[in-house]
Amino acid sequence: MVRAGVPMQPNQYRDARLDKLEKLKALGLDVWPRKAQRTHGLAELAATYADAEAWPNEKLEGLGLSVSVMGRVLTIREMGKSVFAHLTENGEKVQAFFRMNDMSEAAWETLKLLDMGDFISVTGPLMRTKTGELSVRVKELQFLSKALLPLPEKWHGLQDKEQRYRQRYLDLISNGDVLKTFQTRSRIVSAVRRFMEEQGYLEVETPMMQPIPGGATARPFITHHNALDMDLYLRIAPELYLKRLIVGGFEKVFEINRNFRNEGLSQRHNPEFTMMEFYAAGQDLRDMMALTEGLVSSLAKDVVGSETLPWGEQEISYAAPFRRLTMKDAIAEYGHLDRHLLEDGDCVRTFAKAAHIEDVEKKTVGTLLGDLFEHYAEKQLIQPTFITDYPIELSPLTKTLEGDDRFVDRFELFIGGMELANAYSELNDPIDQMGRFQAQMDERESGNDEAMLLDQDFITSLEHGFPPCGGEGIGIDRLVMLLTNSASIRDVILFPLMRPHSAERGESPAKQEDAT
RNA sequence: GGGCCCUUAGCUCAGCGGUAGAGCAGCGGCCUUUUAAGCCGUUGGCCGCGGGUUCAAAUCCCGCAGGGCCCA
Repeated sequence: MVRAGVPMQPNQYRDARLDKLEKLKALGLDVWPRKAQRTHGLAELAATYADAEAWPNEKLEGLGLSVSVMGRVLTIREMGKSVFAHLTENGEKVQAFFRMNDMSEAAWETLKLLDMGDFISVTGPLMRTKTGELSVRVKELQFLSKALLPLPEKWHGLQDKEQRYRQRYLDLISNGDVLKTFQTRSRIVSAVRRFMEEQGYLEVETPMMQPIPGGATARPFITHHNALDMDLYLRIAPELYLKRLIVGGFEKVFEINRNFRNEGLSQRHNPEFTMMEFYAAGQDLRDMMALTEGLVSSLAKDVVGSETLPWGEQEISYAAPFRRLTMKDAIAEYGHLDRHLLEDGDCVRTFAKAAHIEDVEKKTVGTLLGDLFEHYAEKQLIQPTFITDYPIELSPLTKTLEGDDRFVDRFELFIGGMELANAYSELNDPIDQMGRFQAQMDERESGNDEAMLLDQDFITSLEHGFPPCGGEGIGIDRLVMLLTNSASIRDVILFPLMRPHSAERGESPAKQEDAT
């Protein structure tokens, strides 16, 4: 737990460190220097001389090389007239070896004012200790930043989840895997961009503040623009804007950015989350499938290092091709239901009641199929599986299947029991699209406040001509969860949404008097 | 939204009606190749917050706050 104001309250740790800070100042040292003395990055140094056989102690000492590296002090082992400390930077560790005989008397005195958590720079020759650990034999010590507060416990790290999320920096410092996970996230996002660019896609940016929130079914966040005196919505999806770009002549576009959905939090949901959406003129669902398999399997192999990765107690194979299953086949298989009976609306209703789905009488057969799928199949789809042939009611922006206009040419990709991606052969008939919006408006009338809103300007853009087009969204946070074996979305979002403590919670900004 | 669980020292955790504890960290000693260094000594607490029950509450009951897990 984090109590309001703790860091400012005097405590024995802070007081002791303030005292040391004063002593350093009294010695005439610049305690907050403007620049660190460094000749090498710590990681670079560790990597270059990691090999103990290629770089035995004699060879290292023989180099006649004096290095300066900076890092945060993680541990200190005092042994009278010699001291060992581990410095860390960017997840790498290098040991500093301080020996009274190696240092000036003044430098040795300042060493007594060193605490765990401080940033320092050490200068001296490289060496290897008796046990073979690469170390800097310190001749000079420069203080770069004095930590006034103590680090979490060095062995167990920071365990309290609440504090880990609220003070992520402490989590990153003291739990090594956490830093690694977020470094992997960066590499994944960067590899995704590279992959898309190699496929000829251009990255674009479209509005995050929209007058009509479209492209998905979800409750939006509302905000207000003062000068224009109009309400705006944080986007729930960029879809309708990216499609306008296809109308405008872009062949292939993608966007990686945040979407906002005003819904509950869970292990798989954060109100703001990162999505990649992309559209390719002239393509259809099959092309989207091929691209998705290529992307996901190459990320597993090239970024993480294997096409088979652990997922909790299980293993997931990311080798292409992924399994393909229609929604009805998935319901039949995982619900152990007779596949033929799913063609019969009354039977579907009976199954839905048996599965304790709510408001069965009010819902259409297509909606119930979606519910049954969620109920029976979704969580069990651990290995990558494309689910196809979605009911039209659930898919207002998708072309129907050839020869069956109750279903649409859409897939969702499930991995680890989670929806990872959602793709369509995009509906490009403006008349049909208008009808679908009408149906959504009717839904909304009858109380479904997640039904889509009519975006007339989007319809107008379609009327100017929208080519056949494949489109898809991939949830980046969930992708990172899968590739880093993280059970919660909060473990792959640096600063997940948290409710403030009541003591810290002021008046809601939205309710405050307008300061302008 | 419903259910279950958690909140004790800076951190990791015991204690579950009868004097608030341990390890790490801190402080003071010893120790010139340590690896969670070791050894000796020692400081540190609104036991999340507010009510109640009781001779007595960290412990039992109720409410509130924050968090976690499961279900919808």
